[in-house]
Amino acid sequence: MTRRKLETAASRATDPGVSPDTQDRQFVTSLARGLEVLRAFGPGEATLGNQEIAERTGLSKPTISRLTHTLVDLGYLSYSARNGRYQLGPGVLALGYAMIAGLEVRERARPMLEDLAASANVTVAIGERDRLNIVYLDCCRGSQTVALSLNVGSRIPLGSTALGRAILAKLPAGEREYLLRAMRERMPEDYPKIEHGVEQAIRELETQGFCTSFGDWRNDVNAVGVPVASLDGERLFGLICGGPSFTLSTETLMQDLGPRLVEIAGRLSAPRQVTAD
Amino acid sequence: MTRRKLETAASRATDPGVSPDTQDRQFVTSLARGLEVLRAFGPGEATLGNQEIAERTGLSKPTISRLTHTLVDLGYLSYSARNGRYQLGPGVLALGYAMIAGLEVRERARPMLEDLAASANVTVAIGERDRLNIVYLDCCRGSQTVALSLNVGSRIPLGSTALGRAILAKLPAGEREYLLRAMRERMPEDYPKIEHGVEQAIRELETQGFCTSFGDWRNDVNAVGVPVASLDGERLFGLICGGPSFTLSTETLMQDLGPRLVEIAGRLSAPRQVTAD
DNA sequence: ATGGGAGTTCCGCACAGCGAAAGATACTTT
DNA sequence: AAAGTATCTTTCGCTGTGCGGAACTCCCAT
Repeated sequence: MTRRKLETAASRATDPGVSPDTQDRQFVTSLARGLEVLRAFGPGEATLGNQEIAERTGLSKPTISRLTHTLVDLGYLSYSARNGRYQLGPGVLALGYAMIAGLEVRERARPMLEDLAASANVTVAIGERDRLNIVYLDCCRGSQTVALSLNVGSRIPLGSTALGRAILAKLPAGEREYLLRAMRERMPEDYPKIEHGVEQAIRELETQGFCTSFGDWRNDVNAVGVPVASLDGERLFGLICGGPSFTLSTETLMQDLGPRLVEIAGRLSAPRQVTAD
Repeated sequence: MTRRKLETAASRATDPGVSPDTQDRQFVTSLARGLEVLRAFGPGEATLGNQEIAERTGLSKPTISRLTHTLVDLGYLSYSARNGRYQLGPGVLALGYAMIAGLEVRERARPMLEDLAASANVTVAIGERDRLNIVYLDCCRGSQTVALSLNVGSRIPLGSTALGRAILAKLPAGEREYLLRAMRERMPEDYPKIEHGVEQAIRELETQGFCTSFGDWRNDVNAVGVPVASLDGERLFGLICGGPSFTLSTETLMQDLGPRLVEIAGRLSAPRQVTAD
C-alpha cells in the first residue's frame, strides 16, 4: 500500500479523452464516462447534441445515447426535444451548492476577503485546483462596477495565473511535475512560459511568501497569490488579490497587498503548523 | 432487504408518465449510483465516510469503495486520509457554474429581478425543479446585498413554497400527479397540506396569474410566484418575490408585487422585444 | 493486548454495458 | 414532392465490467 494517494490523486486528474490504460479494478468506467459527458458542457458550449458530445468525449454514439438518457432521467441534463440538444440540468447546480456550502475554509476566509477587497478596492478570490484549471470558490470585488454576480465556480488556467502558481508551487514536487508534464503535452507552445512562471513562483514564495502574475494571464491584469492549506492539511487552496494593471500597480501589490495576503493566509492556516513531510 | 426503494424512487422522480418499469436497457446503473453518492452530501453532511455513504445510498460497502475511489480520482470528491472522510470536490463546483452560465433565461431575467428587488426591497428569485425540490438559479435581495450568490443552488421544498407551487401548477397533469404521489409516499404527514396548496395554486394561477405561499413554508415568510417557460418551451422555471411577513404584507404581495411578477413573466416568455429581424 | 468498527481486497459469476450496424426521425436539397 | 443527408435511437449478441459475500487489514478505544 505504498503508492497510494499521491499517485492516484494525480493519475487521471488531468484530462478527458484518453482513459489511462490502468487495470485499476477500483475504477468504475461508466461513472467516469458519464461525468465526462457532463464536463463536455463548457463555457462556450451551453447546449450540445449527442453527436457533439460523442466527438468531444471520444465515446461511441450509442454509449453517449445511454449516458445522456440516464443523466436526463436523473435531472443532471435537460433535453430539448425541439432541437435534440441537451443542457446541464438543475441537479448539477444543487451539487455545486452543496460543495461550496460545506467548505469551511470559505466560511472562515470570506470576512477577510471582503475586508481586503473593500479597503484596497481590488478583487480577492479563493480557488482550488481541478485538473489543469483553478476553480473559483469565492470572490469579492472592491467597487461593484459591473456586477458579474458569480464567477464562483468559473475556471482559470493553472499555469499562468497567480492562483494557479501559488497552488502549483506549494504542491509536493511529484504531483507538481506530473501536472507540468500534462500541461506540456497539452499545450507545448505555452509550456516554456508556464514552467518559468512556476519556478519563479517557487522562489517568490520562499523569499517573500507570495507569488505574482503580472500580465501573464491577461496582459492587463496584475495579481499576487498565496497558498493556503486546509485545517486537516489535505486540501490546498490559493488566495489571490488583483486587478487591472492601470488601476493596480505592481508596486502596490508587492509592497502592500502581497504582505497583507500572506498575513491572511497565516490566519487561515492551522494555529500550529504540523508539516509532517 | 428493501434497498430498491430509494434508488428507483429517486431515479424516476424526474421522469414522469409512461416509464415502463421494465429493466431499462438505456439506463446506466453505475453512473446513477455514482451520482447518488455525490448527492448523499447534503446540507448537514459536509463530510461523509464510506460507511455513511453506504447507509444513505443503500449500496454495499465494496461498491461505495469503488465509486468513491473513482470520484476522488476524477476530482469530484476530496479525500482526507486524516479521518477517512470525503467531501465534495472542485469538479462538482465547476459543473455547477457551467450549468448556470449556460442558462439564457437567467441572463434575461436578471435585470428585471434586480430592478424589482431594489424598488420594492424584497427578495426575488428564479428556480427550477430538481426531483422533489426547487433549486435556486438566481436570487436578488433588496437591501442586504451581503450574501448575494450564496443561495444560488440551494434547495427548498417543492410542495410548500410559492416557487414550487408555481411550477407544479403549470406542469402537465400527469407529471404533477406523479410528483404528488411521490411526495405522499415520502412524507405522508405533510401531504394533505401540500395537495391543498397545489390545488389552490392552480386556481390562483387561473384567476390572478400568480400563486401564493403565505407562511406555508416558513411561517414568517410570505411570497408570490409565477411560472415561466423557457423559450423553447421545454423547461419550466418559477419566479418568486417574497420577504418576511412583518415587512411584507399579503396585501402588498397580492395587489402590487404579484401583478408585477406576472408582467415580468410575460416579458420573459415573449421574445418580441425591440428586435429588428 | 484485545476487541470492535471502518475500509479495502479477493474472487468467481452474472449480467450490465459495449459497439457495429440497422432502423427511425427530422431537416435539406433538387 | 421525393430523394438525400444528418442526427439520434434501438437492436443484438458478446465480453468484460462491476457486483457483493466473505475474508483481510488497519485504526482506535478501553
